[in-house]
Order: sequence, then C-alpha cells, then structure tokens
Amino acid sequence: MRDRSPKTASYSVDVLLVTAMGTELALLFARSSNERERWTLPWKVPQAGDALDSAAARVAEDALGESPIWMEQIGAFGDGKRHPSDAEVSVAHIGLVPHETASPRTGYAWFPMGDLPPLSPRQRAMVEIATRTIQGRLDQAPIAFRLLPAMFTLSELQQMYELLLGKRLHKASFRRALQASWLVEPTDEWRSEGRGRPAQLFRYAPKKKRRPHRGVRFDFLYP
Amino acid sequence: MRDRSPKTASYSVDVLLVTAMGTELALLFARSSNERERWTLPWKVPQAGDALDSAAARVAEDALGESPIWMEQIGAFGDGKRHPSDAEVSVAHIGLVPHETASPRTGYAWFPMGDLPPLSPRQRAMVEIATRTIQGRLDQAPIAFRLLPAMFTLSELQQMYELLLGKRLHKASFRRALQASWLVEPTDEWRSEGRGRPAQLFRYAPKKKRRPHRGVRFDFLYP
DNA sequence: GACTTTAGTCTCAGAAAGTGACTAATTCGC
DNA sequence: GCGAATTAGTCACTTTCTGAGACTAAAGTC
Repeated sequence: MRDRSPKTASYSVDVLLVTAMGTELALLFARSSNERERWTLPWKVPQAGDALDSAAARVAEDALGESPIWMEQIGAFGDGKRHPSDAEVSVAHIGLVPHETASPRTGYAWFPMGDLPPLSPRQRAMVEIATRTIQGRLDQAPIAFRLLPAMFTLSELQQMYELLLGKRLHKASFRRALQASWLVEPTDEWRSEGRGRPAQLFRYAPKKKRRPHRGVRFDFLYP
Repeated sequence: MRDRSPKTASYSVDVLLVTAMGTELALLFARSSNERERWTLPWKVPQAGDALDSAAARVAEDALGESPIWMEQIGAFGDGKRHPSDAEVSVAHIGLVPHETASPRTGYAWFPMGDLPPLSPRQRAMVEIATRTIQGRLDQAPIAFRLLPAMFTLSELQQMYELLLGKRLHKASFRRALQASWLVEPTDEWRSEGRGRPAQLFRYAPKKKRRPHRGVRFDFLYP
C-alpha cells in the first residue's frame, strides 16, 4: 500500500460510507496504515480488469463486512497536486448504510459530519461533493430509505428527510406527498416506542403508478 | 497518441461537446488517428500535475478553438474491459456550446444524437449518462441557456427546453415560471424573424430573489 | 381517571400550474 | 393598400398542489 512503483494504476477508488447517527450524518474513516492517529477515506487501487463499481463494493465490504444496498459514483477528483493515496486521481463513491446494521471492522470508525478528522484538500473536496450530491439527489434516488432499516415508521422517515434537508417538514404535507408517490407500503407490524400511540411499520416498495405532469422548473437560481 | 508505454497515466480525460442542431442535440467527434473512418470522443491523457477540469478545457479548445462557457464532469467510466484510448478509465466531461459560434476544427465533426457513428461500449455508456445528466440537471444548472447564444428570444428558450425535455410546453406557464425565477433580463433589442411580430431579445442574468419554499419531493418513482 | 405524548387524519385557504382565448405587430398575397 | 396569416406577448379562469392548524386515536404516567 506504500510503494510508489511507476506501474501502479494512477487512480484509486475511494468510498464515502454514510450513515445517520442520531441527529447527524456520519462518515466512515480508516486508520491510516503509515501514520497512526491519522484517518483517511477507505480506498483501494483496483487491479487491471477491475470494474469501478465492483472495486468500490469491495472497499465497502472490507470496511463493514457487507456492501451497502445503494452505491453511486460521484466523480473523479484530482487537482493535480497532492496524492493522498499515491494516485493522481481518486474516483469517489458514496455508499449508504442504515446505522442499525453497520458495525465497522477494527481500524475503521464513524465520524459525525460536524467533527471530522483532519483531511487532505482532496478528501475535503470529496466530502463536500458527497454531501451536496446527497442533498441534491434526495428527490431522485431513494437516499433516505437506504439510510433506514428495511422497516421503519413514517415519523422516522420524516425525521430522516428533515435531517438530510436541514429543515422541519409538515407532517400532513409529508404524508400526502408520500401517499401520492407509491413508494412505501404498510406492513402489519406496529412498534410501541415508550409513550404515545404505537406507529405502523412501513417498507420501501416502489410501485409504478401515475406519473407527474409537471412543466419546467427553474430551481437553479436558489443555492 | 498511439504508444502504449507503461508509464502513461492509465486514465484519459474525455469530453462530450454538446450543441443543439436544429431540432436535435448533436455531439462532437474526432476522427480517429489510427483508423480512418472511425470516430471517437475527443480525449487526452493529462500530464502529471494537470488538473482534470483544465485538461478537459484543453481538449475542448483543441476541438473548437475556444472552450465552452459551461463544463461539468460526469464521472469516471471503466468496465474493466476495453480501452478505447489505451486507458483503463475515462473521466468524462460535458461541455455545452451554442451552435451559432461553434465551428469544429478539421478532423472534428458534429453528429446528431439520432445518428451517431459506431461507438465502443464505454463511449456508448458515456453518451448515455451525458444525455441523462443533461435532462436531470436541467432545473439545477443553466443548461438551456448555455446552448443558446448570449441573446435569445423567449420562444427560442422555450424551444430549447422543449428539445431537451422532449415534450411541448405551454407558453403562458413557461413564461410565468421564468418571470418568477429572475433568471433573465430583457435587452432593448428586437429581432424580426420573417413573418410575425418581432420578438424581444433577452439575456441570461440570474438575480438572487425570493427562494421557493417547497416541501419534499418523491420524484424518483418516475423514470 | 385525568393528563401527556406520539400517531394519524381532515379540512380549509392560499399558491402554483394548466389551459384557451385574447391583443399586438409584423410579412405575404393580391 | 388591405385582409389573411403568422408569430409574440398577456390575461382570466380552472384545476391542482401545498402549508397550516385543528382534530381524533391509542398508548404511557401519575
């Protein structure tokens, strides 16, 4: 992992494993092999003939024992300057895992987004793009569902969206939109969580139904 | 461009230059240097110390004489199998150019999307993702504006959106949404295009005004 | 049993979007 | 010159969507 032979592939595959820890997102880091007390994003230099996504899946497996249900490449990063893993370019991937089932192997640890270890500029860029991608693709990919366990209450789902969007949502509106989307189906299980009425458990089960009929949107003004 | 020395960087930077030709999008291809009558996406193997985006800009300049106002990386492509440009991975970029000002240099040519030359699987994947990215990011980035010249009529803008979305839009709704977005400002020029009332010319001039106050969207059901 | 807490629903008002008809300014045919 | 055709730009009406608060339901706490 440390040699700099010129025949090494000059790109690495890096994975940003994301989970929701309580009220905050968290990222998985690996203890650096050469410097103790230094942390890096999990990575790997793929062998020739390795597809990018399978390499990324392997990195995730090495870190967590299983690979996430949902992964997506977010791009290649390389400013031409520093090489955090002896590679000129890092191909970064996001992987989402529910926190309940995600126990890191030794040498790996979760860091909440608000309290990350010191990072190289390139790693910082990857984290930045990853968070932006997660927010931006929230309505195009089942991001929130992949951060929850297979069964969840609607309140948990709403809290996940509130965490990801960084704002409160109105309960009735949220459920109305969810109904119309046919993304979720009720199970016959209920969960009683201390006080209050028990909540029905739902599972993510997208059904193709009537499509929306929208016109144009000019949303890019608003950052 | 043809040698296979092992010290070559094993990734290339490929650029998909997109323009709107009449009623269809078109892509720029370069005549292959080794096989005549074969076309490839313009590409380059960056030198060490080269940033990805500046390498992409240079590829575009080589092809068109100028580099596009808007470029964006769409990801790294490599199935682990074929190497269209002797590289294991291609980092693909989209560049948008208005057709009016885009005259390819010799060795390059526009191909309409519906009639592309034969492509390798990897290039085909890049084209596929590029078109999806353009459609998907239409409301998040000023894509349509970058395919038009600096000044345009609202009808031209609407036709561009209709081309990109693949569906007709209603004039009054389109203009109402555009008004609300504060993306465009009128100039004091008018253009008379054959018959019919002359149209006022507008320019892209986004102003930060009131942001929309939308709730959640669950759009990913609908492909 | 009254009170608190969380789940889930209902209704209403205001905002946003779809639609067709309307006016305005030009060219074309005669 | 004048009416028909064509394209630009706007208006008024209807339908749909969304935010908001109130309301019912089912549990625990005291």
